[in-house]
Amino acid sequence: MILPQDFYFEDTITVAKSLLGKVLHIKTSHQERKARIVEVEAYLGVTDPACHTFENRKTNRTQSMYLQGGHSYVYLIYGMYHCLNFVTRSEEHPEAVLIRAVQPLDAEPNPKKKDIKTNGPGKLCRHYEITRDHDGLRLWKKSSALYVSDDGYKVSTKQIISCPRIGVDYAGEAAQWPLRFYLKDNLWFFTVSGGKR
DNA sequence: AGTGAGATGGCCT
DNA sequence: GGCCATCTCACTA
Repeated sequence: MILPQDFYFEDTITVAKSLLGKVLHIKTSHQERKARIVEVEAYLGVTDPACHTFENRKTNRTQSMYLQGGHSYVYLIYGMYHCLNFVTRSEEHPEAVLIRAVQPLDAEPNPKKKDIKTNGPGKLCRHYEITRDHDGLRLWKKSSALYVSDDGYKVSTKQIISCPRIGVDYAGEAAQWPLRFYLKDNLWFFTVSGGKR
């Protein structure tokens, strides 16, 4: 079942946790691919120094953050990588969930080998060729190039691990907020090049 | 094993 | 000019 738009209207931490185990559909010109979401981070908008919309900052890049919940937000980082986010809440609350890792559900590589390509926000976008073209899409519409469904996969709260977010040391105290969530024991994000997380 | 640097463009004072 | 919600490769040992 495709997730309805109001799924994304809840508070961002709730949405972030609820997204774990859901299925991301990526349509390319030739095929549709599926992947289970296994790692996310919450970005809490105007009061979160790590968030692009901190203090209501508005730029060309962040326009999609100010759309209603349920839209995609894709931005370029470090000049060469894209990151995929799902916008949450309402236009007045520009918050989002960063998709950090997914488990491919089609033609899978072996997670124990070194060919994992979807265990990082930049890597998964490169693997699925997600770019700025995928910014501002309506994730609750099956006609979109990106949409999200629930295939019945169950996740209990005990399986969800919380810890500080990655790569936001500049954000002072907010760098310690436990806004990163991932599925315990899932093999698909745990090996990252350069070491374990 | 762990560390460090480079790639590269948009956004920010 | 400096920093960044990243990743890879080339060192060290």
